[in-house]
Amino acid sequence: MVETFAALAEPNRFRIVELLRSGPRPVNTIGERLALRQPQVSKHLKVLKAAGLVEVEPRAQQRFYALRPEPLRRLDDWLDRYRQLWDERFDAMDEVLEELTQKEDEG
Amino acid sequence: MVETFAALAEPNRFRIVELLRSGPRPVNTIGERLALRQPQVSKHLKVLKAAGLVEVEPRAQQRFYALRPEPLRRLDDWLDRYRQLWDERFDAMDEVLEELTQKEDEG
DNA sequence: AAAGAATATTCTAGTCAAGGCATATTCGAC
DNA sequence: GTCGAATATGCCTTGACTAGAATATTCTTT
Repeated sequence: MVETFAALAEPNRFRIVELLRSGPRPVNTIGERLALRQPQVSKHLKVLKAAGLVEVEPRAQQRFYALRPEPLRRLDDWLDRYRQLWDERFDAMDEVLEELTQKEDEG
Repeated sequence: MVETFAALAEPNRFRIVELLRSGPRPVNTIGERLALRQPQVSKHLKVLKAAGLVEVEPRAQQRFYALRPEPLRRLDDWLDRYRQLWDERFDAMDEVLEELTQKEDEG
């Protein structure tokens, strides 16, 4: 989870992921499209691959990189545990606050 | 978006967010619970606050930090644009890739 | 085998962020 | 106003990350 966040926290890596949303691409077109030098693209892709966000498919001398859904799905699952924070009553928090101030206990 | 990822990419910050899911807490209890020194907790909370992930409510000398839903909701919206990758059978992508590589191998 | 295209790796330098520690600040109790 | 509790800030050191440039590797073609 944290590794996914770390991978997406880098601006250029984020742009690469966004670009790949439209489909797999070889390294050079990514670099052209995002105005990044080839070595940087390869490095970023390496990180994205280590995080499972991307997979490679060799084709001739080119390597097509494609998005992998798994980490994003896991992110979605993680968010699920937080959805109550805005989906439903948010005011229950105030009660908890009251409670905490009285009993300084920690569980 | 990237700022949200950056905030959550730090392990201890992630743990703080997870802890705050159960409700607002003062700084010291966070430190105790996560075995972090007080200055680090304050620094991490500062980053989380700058990212909008957290808000403060002073109470006596204590400061209760609570989760803010907005960034998580925006994350959810962002994920929405990727859900087709796994919601529908977008695995067609894999097929296409397979096909392309096979065609190349055999041709 | 040689050449060329596409990509990966290495090395270096500069930057940024995190932890540790000391200290400053804020606020309530007396 | 002073003291003490809770929290924030500053400084320093260290480790990690990134870009740049050069070079190595891989695969294809001839």
